[in-house]
Amino acid sequence: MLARYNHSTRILLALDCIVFGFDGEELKLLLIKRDFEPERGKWSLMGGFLNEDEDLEVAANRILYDLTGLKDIYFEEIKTFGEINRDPVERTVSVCFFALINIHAHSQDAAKSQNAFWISLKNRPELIFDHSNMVNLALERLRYRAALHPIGFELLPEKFTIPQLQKLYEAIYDTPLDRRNFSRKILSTKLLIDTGEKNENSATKKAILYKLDQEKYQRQFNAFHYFVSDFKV
Amino acid sequence: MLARYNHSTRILLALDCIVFGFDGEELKLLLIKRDFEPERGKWSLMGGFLNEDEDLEVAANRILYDLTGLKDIYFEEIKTFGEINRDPVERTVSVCFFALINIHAHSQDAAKSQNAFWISLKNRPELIFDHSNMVNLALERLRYRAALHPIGFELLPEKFTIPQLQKLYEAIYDTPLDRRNFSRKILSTKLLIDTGEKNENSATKKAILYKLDQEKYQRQFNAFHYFVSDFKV
DNA sequence: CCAAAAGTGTTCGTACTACACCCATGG
DNA sequence: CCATGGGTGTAGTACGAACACTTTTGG
Repeated sequence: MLARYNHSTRILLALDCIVFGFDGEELKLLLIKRDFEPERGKWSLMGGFLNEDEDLEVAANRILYDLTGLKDIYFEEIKTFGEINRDPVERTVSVCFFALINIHAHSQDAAKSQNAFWISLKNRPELIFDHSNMVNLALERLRYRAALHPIGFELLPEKFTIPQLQKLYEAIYDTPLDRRNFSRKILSTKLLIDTGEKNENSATKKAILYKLDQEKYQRQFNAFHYFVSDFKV
Repeated sequence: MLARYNHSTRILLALDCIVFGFDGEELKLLLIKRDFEPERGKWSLMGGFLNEDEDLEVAANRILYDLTGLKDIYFEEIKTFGEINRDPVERTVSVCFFALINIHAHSQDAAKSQNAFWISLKNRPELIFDHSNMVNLALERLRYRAALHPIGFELLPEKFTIPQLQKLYEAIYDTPLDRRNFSRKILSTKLLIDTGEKNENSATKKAILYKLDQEKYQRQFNAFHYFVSDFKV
């Protein structure tokens, strides 16, 4: 490629990623405590720059891998942030996306090497640049998508119980849900397979451990499911 | 801003726009017959490059204004396309969005100056680069969004009838809908105001002309409406 | 007065809501 | 044996789907 367009403006392109996790009680964000400039010591999202010889999607996977040690993470692009002064160092356009991971599966070492910590979404600190806006938008989008599509499972371990799933949805929407109706709604999707095992950690009645019917999950993913019907966007 | 990031790769950033219109019968795309290189003589989307001193959103509005002569057009970002070789001339990352306009309100002069034509969505030609992929994704997103939110109105004139709206939805989803149920569903949203006028163009019974309740439209926009319930994404 | 399009009604079934009851477990 | 949490059942309701009838209009 020797030819070039006759347009002078070439811009630094960044990617920023909101990583959601769920610890069984509340939603968490994987945030970076910056030990580098600019804004050393403050909190930020995990990000990086797009390389010359790199697909955008490959770059997103690279950044997620560096942060979590995981491959094949579920993620969705949210929006590209392109205000002139959003980055005080230099004009930077940032492609922003959110990722959902099983909080127990990620590599502690990878996170530690990035100086990353799980922070409660509700008590999150102010973030640098426009990163707080990105998180707000990501949460909005997560709520939107999780109301219609079975993406919540991405935040849980391979085997999980319906009460665990319900706690996740209650955390996402910050609202209590009816046990019986929730259970019926989830089971009616036929996306769950009874593993025959029970959750041995419980102190009372042990709940059934289910796993996702992966094939049906892939096939039905884009069908509307209405998991949270009284949810107003 | 004298400092710069220590990262060498700065990339040409483009914007590409899928403009949808509705002529009362079918969905149309506003496409460019290229009289410039590369790919002179072939069809493409309307696009442009992001300028140094320009917000991304401002650039999108600029491109839409150049093409249609309209301001305050409804548009949504779809995805940012960043494959290495998507543009044969030079590595270019493109922020892609779709816009909805009233096909009769746009400026013929503006379109003509861009060598733009309304092309039937169904019979659209092959487009350059990855523009056909962009159109496919835009249609998918339009269907997704229009099933849940009242964006369809953006394609109609200020005053319109319910049968017109139905034809629009039938065009979007390429499927017939029941008159009676559709009418009830639309009216139940309370988003329409009876103007008291009738559609004088009709050869038979004249339909009531409605207009959008703009205030309620803004307020309820993000609430789910389920306009097309049997729609599978 | 007739064909075509527009407005309104009715019935049926499904699915959601708001409830109550029973079972399993560990202390 | 009891407190806690998990699984299942049921009645009422609301909404969507599938249907028919009446009204308006121009030719």
